[in-house]
Amino acid sequence: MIDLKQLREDPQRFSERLNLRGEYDIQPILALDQQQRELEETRSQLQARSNQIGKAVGDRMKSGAKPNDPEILALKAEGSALKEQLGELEPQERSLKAEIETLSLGLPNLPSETTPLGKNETENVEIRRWGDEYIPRQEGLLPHWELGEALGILNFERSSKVAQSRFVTLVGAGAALERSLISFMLDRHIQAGYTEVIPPFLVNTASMTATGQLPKFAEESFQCAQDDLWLTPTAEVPVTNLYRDEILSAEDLPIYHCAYTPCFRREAGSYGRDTRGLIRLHQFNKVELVKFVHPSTSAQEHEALVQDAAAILEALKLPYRVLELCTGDLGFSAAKCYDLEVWMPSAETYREISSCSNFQGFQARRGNLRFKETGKKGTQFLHTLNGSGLAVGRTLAALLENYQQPDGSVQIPEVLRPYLGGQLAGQSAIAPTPK
RNA sequence: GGAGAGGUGGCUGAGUGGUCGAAAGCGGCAGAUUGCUAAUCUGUUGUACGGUUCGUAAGUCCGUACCGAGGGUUCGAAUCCCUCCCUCUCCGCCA
Repeated sequence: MIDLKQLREDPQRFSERLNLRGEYDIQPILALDQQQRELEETRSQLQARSNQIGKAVGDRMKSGAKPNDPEILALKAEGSALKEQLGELEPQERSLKAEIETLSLGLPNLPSETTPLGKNETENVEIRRWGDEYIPRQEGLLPHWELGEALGILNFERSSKVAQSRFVTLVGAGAALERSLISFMLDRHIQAGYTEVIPPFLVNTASMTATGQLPKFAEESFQCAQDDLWLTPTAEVPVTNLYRDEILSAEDLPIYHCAYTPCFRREAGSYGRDTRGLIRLHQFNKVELVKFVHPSTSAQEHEALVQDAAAILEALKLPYRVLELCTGDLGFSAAKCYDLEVWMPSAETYREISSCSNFQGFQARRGNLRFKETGKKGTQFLHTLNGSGLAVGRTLAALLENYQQPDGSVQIPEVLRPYLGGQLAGQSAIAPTPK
């Protein structure tokens, strides 16, 4: 949610910064806000008089006046008249407020001061690269879906029978690898100071609205028909909402959480893209990092968050680069965002594997996440940040492609080996299984 | 799913139509005091919105709203009525 006060104080500047992201008209909100405040003043004055009357009637009755005393009847009459007036003003004010709310919820966050200017993803800025030396150099590398199917560890065909297209079933070593990645990532993050949570995988409308998925992007998520519940599109939603409508104390901050959840996305409007493989599925696993911090620290917390996500790629020796998204490519709720992109040998390109955003007070305002500093009056909105650490399916895809061997086998990254049991215990590679 | 009970301030818990934003206790904060890792006493202590005076600001003052949520009755509702949500207990079912 945008900060209405900030908008009111300097609409010009507000509008300029908002328009770095696209076309947005703030005039309607401004006008409605003005109207609403005037109405509120009138209404609350009437209300005050009405309260006075209520008290006066009470006082008279206490001191022995009869209910049909002329004075009391007069007061009652005035009260009734006021009530009628209020009955007209109240719905007006309510609908103004609702309109303002609707418009405000539709406005994206303002880009941070440091976000590079740009119209779209072509103007994102590469910050750094890591792991060039790990980029495989051999010819004829298979895309992960071919490799995975050949190894018998990914099954797309049967999955679309069970569900639809854009679903996968992981089999044998594929499932084991996925599971080991989840455990490995979580262990690393816990070591780095994050507290693991396993939140609900279904979330309500209020939660989806607080983090910014709703109301604008309803068609992106799966909704349960009979309940006010949505399949979580990212752990960001349940984890951030853990503290919705709470006032924490400043000493509680920062709070760091990591969470594994499956994620569900309709991927409406992306039908042509990434139709094969693990890159774009309706259901995928993700380990997420979420931070709740004091506003004064959020910039450095953001940098640290990116590093915590990148550390996973480095431990797995997967080559990656860091992009900073420009103003035109920023997600709806983000003020600043870094993407981590992993090297995909088959396409000879980097693909997004983590998105690390600083939302500043945007989600906190929508979800009413506040904190109080002892000694200080009032409350403040805290800052929220989150990042994938990492998208597990895409990590598996990158791993298969980057670790594939000329003989069709796939090496198992060393850091993962302790996590593999059963038939893979002590193994250094996944070999093709004869059919 | 069936039956019952209940949702009050950071917590415990009073309050069944008027002076209740709400007793009391605990906790928190400030001060006083005692020669001591603490006790005692005094004061203070919710949030949001709007207005206002002085102010660079913090703040001051006034009004309104909030006792699970939304509606209703009434001059007046934490208190009465309706709907919904949630929690607890018992039964049923179930991983």
